[in-house]
Amino acid sequence: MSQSTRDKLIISAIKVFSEKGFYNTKVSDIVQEAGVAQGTFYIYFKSKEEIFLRIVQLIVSNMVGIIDKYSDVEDKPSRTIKLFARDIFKIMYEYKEIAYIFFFQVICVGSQFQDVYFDTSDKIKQFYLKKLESRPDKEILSEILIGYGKRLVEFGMLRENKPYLKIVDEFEKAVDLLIGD
Amino acid sequence: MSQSTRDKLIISAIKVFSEKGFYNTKVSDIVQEAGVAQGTFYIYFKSKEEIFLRIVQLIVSNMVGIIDKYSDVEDKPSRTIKLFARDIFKIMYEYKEIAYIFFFQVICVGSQFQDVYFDTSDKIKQFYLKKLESRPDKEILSEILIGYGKRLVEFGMLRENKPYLKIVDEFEKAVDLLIGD
Amino acid sequence: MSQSTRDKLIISAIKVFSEKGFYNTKVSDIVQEAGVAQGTFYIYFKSKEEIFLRIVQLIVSNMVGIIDKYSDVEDKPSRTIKLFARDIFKIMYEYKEIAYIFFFQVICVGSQFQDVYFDTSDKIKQFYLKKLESRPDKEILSEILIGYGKRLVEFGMLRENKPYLKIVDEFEKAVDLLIGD
Amino acid sequence: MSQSTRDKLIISAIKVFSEKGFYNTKVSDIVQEAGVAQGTFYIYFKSKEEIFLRIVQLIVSNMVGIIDKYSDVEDKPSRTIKLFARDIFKIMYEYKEIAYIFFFQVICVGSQFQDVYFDTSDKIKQFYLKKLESRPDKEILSEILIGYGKRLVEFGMLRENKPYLKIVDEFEKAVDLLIGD
DNA sequence: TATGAATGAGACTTCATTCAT
DNA sequence: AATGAATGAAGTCTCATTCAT
Repeated sequence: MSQSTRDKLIISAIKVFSEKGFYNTKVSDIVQEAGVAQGTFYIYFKSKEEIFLRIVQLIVSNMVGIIDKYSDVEDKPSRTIKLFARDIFKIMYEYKEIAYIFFFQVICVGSQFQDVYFDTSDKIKQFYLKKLESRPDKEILSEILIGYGKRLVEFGMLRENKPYLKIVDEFEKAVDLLIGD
Repeated sequence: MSQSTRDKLIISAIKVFSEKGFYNTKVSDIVQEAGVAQGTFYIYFKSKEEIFLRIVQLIVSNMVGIIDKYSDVEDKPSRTIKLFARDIFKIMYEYKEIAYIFFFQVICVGSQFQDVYFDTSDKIKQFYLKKLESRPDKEILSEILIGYGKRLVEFGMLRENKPYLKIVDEFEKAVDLLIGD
Repeated sequence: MSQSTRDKLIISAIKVFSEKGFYNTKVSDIVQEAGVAQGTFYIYFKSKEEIFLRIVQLIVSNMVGIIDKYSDVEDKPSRTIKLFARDIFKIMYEYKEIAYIFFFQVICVGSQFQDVYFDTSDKIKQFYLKKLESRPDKEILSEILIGYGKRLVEFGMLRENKPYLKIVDEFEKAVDLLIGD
Repeated sequence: MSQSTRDKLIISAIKVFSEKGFYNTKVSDIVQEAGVAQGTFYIYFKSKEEIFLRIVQLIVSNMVGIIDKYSDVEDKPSRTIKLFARDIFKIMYEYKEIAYIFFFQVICVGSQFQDVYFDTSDKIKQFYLKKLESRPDKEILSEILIGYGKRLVEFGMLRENKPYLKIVDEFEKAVDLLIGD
């Protein structure tokens, strides 16, 4: 079955947004990439903001799915956190372009998007806190893990193009260093 | 002596950029805030990009100054790093609006600005590496410190408005946790 | 079938350019005359320069067409030159506004346009030289014919609004005076 | 005695106008070339148009002077016309930049300037008519001489940079060819 | 659904001119 | 007379969005 027009637009938008950023992307770039007419865009999306939001929601819902998946796992915190991180990084690699958009574009495109960004980081923090709930230093550990995880994605993965396994390995080393259970 | 027109423009631009972001700021917003005519802007700056660059350079040169200040200090790494971080955080608080621009706008405004951003983070990393040079785990420690420091600024300071001392305290706790010398 | 928007713009631009000159014509004058929106102009032309160039090319290609038409005619030089000039003057009258633009605007709008102007006058000169090739004084005769032809258009036709037949008659008198074969 | 500021401005304006044309010349170009401040310009000239007019008048008054000089000379027409043309061409060479402005700029800068241009060409025509007054073909001869003279300046002198003597020689050949007395 | 020409508000930028010093 | 910073009107061009087909 062939791709729906809507999907073509989403895929094209991801490509162009990740290449040029939100503000330097024209609707005409997106439709050109998708091979449809200018007006067709507005059958599926109300505005440029809307398609951007849909794209952001794609990766956010994936991340939330992973959080949910590991939320109720009963295991050693370090092990769960490692598995969780593996999944998160995997998604990031799979949708690298969307990850780029999420990390490098979302915060500048209006405050409604900043909220999505910080809400998501908050969910991850709650996840870490829960996993580390027995530890007195859970607060700082969570913060460090988030900061480091974000650094690995933004810098290691998106900037320096390090391979997946390297990123995972580095994160796990940090978990061992910090949590050692 | 009264403020020069150029300074008025810089100060106004900082205010408006930090409130609305680069792309939602019009040159007309800046000149209105500064109380000068539209054309006056172009006497001092070639374009909106240029004034943005000048502003970014302001905070970058401050950060580089701090890096240089502590580069050749001979002391326990943890102590130097703490002092260094205090200064960095102080600057961030002092120029909170510019910090906002640096952390939340720079990466979205064209790749030349991304380069400035990553170059700066690189200089900080080199600083940490040098201070921790005797430790086998210096690489990961540096990365964690950078990630966490950035998290403290972006989230604690800029998003949640935590006070200076709290930020400093949290960072120092992390230093103790990670470096304990 | 109704006139295309592009044609409407070209026709309006010819009118406005010939009335106000290139530099005193605003794109907004052209679109107003054409009855379309400002943005529509830029769908068809990259800039004011471009539409000007297209207009200039219109008359230049007509002139070149006439040159080609008589280039290989084998007849008495004076007769061929007279027929050639009739055609040229006819075109000028038919597109008097474009002729105005060609003679009174082209040389002031940047050197690329000056080149078009002089290239065309050069083609005419080559034509005359070829027709007069058997004569020892062909060089000066060609120059005089060009100078006089131009004078007839610029002054007789465009400035003093002399009728077509008068212009033709005067040119033919000059041909008789100079070439008499 | 050093050049007055007004003269410096005129000289600079001639240079810049002849290089860039009227519309592409900024007042700031003129004052920069003259080494004076922007505001100084308006002490001496009401506007950019005014300085342009003054420059045009410089060459026009020179031409009128030459016309007057030979107006009442009683001699063979061909001889007087040749001497007259020599002087005209000499002035053109002496003030080549102004000649450039007169021939290539004046007609596009508003109709008041076109009038100056055509008035001058009219004066020359009246001169020729008077000199040739005894001839039945004086009308056409005058027109041809004007057309050819203009062609020599515009094309030979300004475009192809032919030397003065060549121009003079070519014009005199045409006089001999046409007037032979 | 799909098209793509048309729209027009609104941004950027230029530059002739003014004016306080 | 000279300065040069400041002005602001005016022009060019862009692009998200609409709409008749």
